[in-house]
Amino acid sequence: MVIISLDLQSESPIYIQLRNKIIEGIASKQLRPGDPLPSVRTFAQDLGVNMHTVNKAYQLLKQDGFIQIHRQKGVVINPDGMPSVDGNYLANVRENLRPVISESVCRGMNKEELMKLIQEVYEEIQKGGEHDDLH
Amino acid sequence: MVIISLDLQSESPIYIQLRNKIIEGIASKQLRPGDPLPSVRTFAQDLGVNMHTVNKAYQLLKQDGFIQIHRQKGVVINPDGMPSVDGNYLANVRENLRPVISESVCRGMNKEELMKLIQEVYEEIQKGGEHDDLH
Amino acid sequence: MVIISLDLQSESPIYIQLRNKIIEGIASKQLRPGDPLPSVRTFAQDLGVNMHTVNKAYQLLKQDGFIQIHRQKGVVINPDGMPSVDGNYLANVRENLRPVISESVCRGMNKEELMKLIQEVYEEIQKGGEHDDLH
Amino acid sequence: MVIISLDLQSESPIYIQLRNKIIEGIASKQLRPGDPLPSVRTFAQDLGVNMHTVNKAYQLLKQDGFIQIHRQKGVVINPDGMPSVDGNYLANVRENLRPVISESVCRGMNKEELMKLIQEVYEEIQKGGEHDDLH
DNA sequence: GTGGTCTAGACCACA
DNA sequence: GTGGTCTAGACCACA
Repeated sequence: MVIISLDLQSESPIYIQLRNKIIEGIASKQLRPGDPLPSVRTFAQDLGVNMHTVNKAYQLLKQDGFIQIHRQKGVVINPDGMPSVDGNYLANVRENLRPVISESVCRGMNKEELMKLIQEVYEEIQKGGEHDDLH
Repeated sequence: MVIISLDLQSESPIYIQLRNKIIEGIASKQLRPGDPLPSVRTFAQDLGVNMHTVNKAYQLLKQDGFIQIHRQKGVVINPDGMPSVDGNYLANVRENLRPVISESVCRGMNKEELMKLIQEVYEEIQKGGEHDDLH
Repeated sequence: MVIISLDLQSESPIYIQLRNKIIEGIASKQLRPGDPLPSVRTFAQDLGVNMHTVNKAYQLLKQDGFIQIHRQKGVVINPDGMPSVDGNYLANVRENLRPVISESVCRGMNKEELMKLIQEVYEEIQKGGEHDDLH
Repeated sequence: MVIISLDLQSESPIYIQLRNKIIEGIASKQLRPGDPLPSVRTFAQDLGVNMHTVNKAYQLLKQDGFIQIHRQKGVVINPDGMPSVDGNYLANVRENLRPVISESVCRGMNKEELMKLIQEVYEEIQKGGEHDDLH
């Protein structure tokens, strides 16, 4: 059983939202290496979205090494472990954080407040793991 | 004189990039309240993009209170100060940070490494201010 | 089927007129929450204006919460209900009414005549709802 | 001495704002028939706007019969009384009120609340007259 | 000269 | 097919 809420009006594409939700599930340990994910068809039906959309999210996750897609066994969280933080990824994150942090600075947050915010979100993500498992 | 580099190949729209660059300029104090920005047409020509693209970025910045657009005096960094961190903004930032932090956690970063990264980006932004002013 | 007449010669921009017409349609219950609106391109063709002009009206309506724009389902009158009368809106309306009422006072209308006029327009708007639905 | 505040960032043109402020002054009896107004040049300097802007406002007011412009005596509030409410004006006001009232209805105001709002603005305008005269 | 508006037309991501 | 983005180019109100 999956508890994923998508925002169909969001400016961010549904397949990206879906990808992110699954990654959040892994981060919060609601999804663990080896855990199965629904088939494209089933998941699409559950979420009320197009099959292509789920497929696109899965492809992204596979590309980055978060999941494995087997013809027979279906889709599972990568049992061999998660991808690592390489230079490429770090550069990307920096590029993404830069405008967010800049705007916060403009709006008057100092370094301490910023750190506190990050920490809160960090713990919020971990707390997600106290719920029932996603699958 | 403006030193802003846009990535025309990027997946993120030019007008968003431009908006962000200007906000980074403010965060790094290269742009200060009251400072003038180029007219949409001049800026467009300088950047090699269309007038409407610049205008779209300006409209976003105006909406959020970062700049003022005077029919006469042209465009200036809001001399009355920057917008504040309200609940709405905070909720937004949290929503934006969540997937980034989640992925970092998945990839094995612990809280300390994450904090260090944030701090580095934070200081990188401030260092931008050591260059000559943007205008 | 949509019956909206725009005045291309008017001093008020087409996209503002269009925005207002749609709001009048909602006020008169010709358009109800959940009702679909034409796609930007279809509507533009029907109205004989450019796609961007319709889009600008839609963006305004979306910003204020009157409509939702789904990447998939297209455009609909906000099914979650309309925006409310908040302090911000009230202040705006007052600011808009002030010159209109002032001029009427100058021209010799007393409070009763003014009230009667408002009431007439109010009922005129509601009468619009007796026509067939807009869609 | 004139106490008129213009919003240079407003979307409404300065000359329209100025026109409206003067009409509000008349409605609140801070300005009475026969009262002098500053010369274009003086007024422009006092307000910090272009002469053309003041002139344009004056031309509008003269056109509608709110003021008289004499080459020698200067500018005065029309001593022969104000323009009246003719059919043309009424039609115009209705057209202006329609979108405002429609939006209020959409946002959930009923007729009574609307009437109360109008009445408040009406009285606010009259209260303006308790201040010192504008000239 | 400046921003505001509008058009015609194009390509693309998304679903 | 839908909205999102971008361009080139035009006219106008405003100051």
